[in-house]
Amino acid sequence: MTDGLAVQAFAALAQETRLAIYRRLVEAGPMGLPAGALAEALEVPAPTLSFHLAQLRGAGLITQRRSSRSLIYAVDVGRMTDVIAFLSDRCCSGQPELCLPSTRTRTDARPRRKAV
Amino acid sequence: MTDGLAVQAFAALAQETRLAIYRRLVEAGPMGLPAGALAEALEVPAPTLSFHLAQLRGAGLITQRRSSRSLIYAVDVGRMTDVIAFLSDRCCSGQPELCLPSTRTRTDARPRRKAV
DNA sequence: TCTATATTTCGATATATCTGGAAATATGGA
DNA sequence: TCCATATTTCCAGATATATCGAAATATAGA
Repeated sequence: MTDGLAVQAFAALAQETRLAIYRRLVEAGPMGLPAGALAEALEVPAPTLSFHLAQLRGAGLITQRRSSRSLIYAVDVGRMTDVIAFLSDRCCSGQPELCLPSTRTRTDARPRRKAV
Repeated sequence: MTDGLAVQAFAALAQETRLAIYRRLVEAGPMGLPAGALAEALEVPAPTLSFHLAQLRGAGLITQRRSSRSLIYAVDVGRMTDVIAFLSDRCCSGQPELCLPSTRTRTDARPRRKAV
């Protein structure tokens, strides 16, 4: 993943409505959701939704497929993996274990709970 | 980390110059770098740099401290951890192990290299 | 082919972000 | 106190992004 692609992915996620769209698609899982269902669920006018879907798609974060009259959108988990890897590799002071919260080293690294 | 904070962090990283600034600070490590050194290294005019530093700081991604006449900036690794956790927890179809590239399950999940 | 549905593209407007020169502020030394 | 250095804030113009009504496109059924 190049810097340019990373910037595009961050830009796509840097907007409340788009983040909501993305998360709704995460909930929906691999089957995805048609544009209409998203528009209704998030109460966004169709042209506005279409604009944001195009942004997310341009960033490679979601995929589009047609099923009869509906266009169905779903998350591309692989791209999100790339984004997380980019942040971990390049943005954690060369110590990715400091930034990756769910590795097996986490409990070792974390200080014990303070006695109250 | 709320959605709002996440959006702010993504917006901060969604710009070439700012991403370059952030990465330079990652290289510099916990000691950080004075604004002047960043301006020279990245060939950015002082007011422009100052603007971008303010954005990164507003997003909580970097810290500022004064040392004599210089203002020294350094990454806040904790905030980056939060951002990565946000993506992993909320944006990976409820299967964070799919998106966290550096867990011990990675080699198990990845297909073997193709023979050439 | 005609009509209805699902969604996008067009286009105009509003809002936000980016840029960098000039001026202001903070610090330290002579 | 005066001057030099480091950096920010102010400001105005340029560029990019967001919004959504109206019109266009794609699909399917009668």
